[in-house]
Amino acid sequence: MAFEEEEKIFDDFLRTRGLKHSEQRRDILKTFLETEKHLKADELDELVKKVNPSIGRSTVYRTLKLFRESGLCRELKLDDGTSRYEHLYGHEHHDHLICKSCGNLHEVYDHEIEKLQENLAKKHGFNITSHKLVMYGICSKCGN
Amino acid sequence: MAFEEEEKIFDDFLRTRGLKHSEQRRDILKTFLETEKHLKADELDELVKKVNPSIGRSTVYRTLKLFRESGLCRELKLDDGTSRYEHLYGHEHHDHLICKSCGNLHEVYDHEIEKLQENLAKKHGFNITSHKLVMYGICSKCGN
DNA sequence: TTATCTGCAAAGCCTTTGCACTTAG
DNA sequence: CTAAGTGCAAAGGCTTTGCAGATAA
Repeated sequence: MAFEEEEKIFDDFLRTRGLKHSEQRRDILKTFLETEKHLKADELDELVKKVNPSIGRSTVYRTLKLFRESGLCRELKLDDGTSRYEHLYGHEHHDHLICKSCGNLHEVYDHEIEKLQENLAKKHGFNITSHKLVMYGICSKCGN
Repeated sequence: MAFEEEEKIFDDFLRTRGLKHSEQRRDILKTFLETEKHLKADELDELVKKVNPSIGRSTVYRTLKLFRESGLCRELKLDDGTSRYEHLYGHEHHDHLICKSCGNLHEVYDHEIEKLQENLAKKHGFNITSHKLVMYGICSKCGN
């Protein structure tokens, strides 16, 4: 329940940009940080409304955009066309493994793969800045 | 300019499903096959209209869906929220390298990475069925 | 005070759908 | 003949935006 670092990041971000603090932004940030899940915008909106029903959906969208810009989260676009937001601070880089049957989403990491990607990109004259690897499959619970 | 195989695939697909041939479907398929590029739906629509201006956008969307179902193409969702369609038949599996500066899209492949993905998934009890790897960076023309 | 925020409703974007008509088989 | 296809306009789903009033600094 201690999110000092994240709060400080957002705080600094707002100050640096000359933006303001507000009850809405505080509520949305708190709700977002407390939910260690890959949320969709409207799921976050729903949770936020439980805390403060008067907050509008546009404010959630606008605030989510600030979170992205501040580096607190990033947007993950899935193949079904929906976007989810995942926490970034204190989370090592990882890729995703998604069960096509139950929809479960796992975070995975393989250092070898990362390195090979670097090399592959270099071979093509690219300076890689980021990447996205999503693997779809059937998890052990659902499968076989 | 010879797309017999692709045309046969689509032909068989339609017949198997009890669907019909039509001038529109022929025109759209021909236009799609002749354009070896990752097109967006509305770009294809535009090209198709040059051949046959009376074809409606909904028909393009509906036909693109058939192409996907027949295995002729697949949808590629990029981070900017747009979808592009890429040819599948006669194209080996590959991943993508996209230049953040000029938007150029390269198809790349690395067998090692593929294998490691398999292993990584297995380690987590997943049976991988597909994956999507997109790397973003700066290409040699734009970079440094 | 005044630039930024906010909620609402409206507008945007891309894609899908309902409908009445047309057409392939 | 009749199931399937088509174009159009309308509707969807998600996200952004314009605006007038509210508020942080």
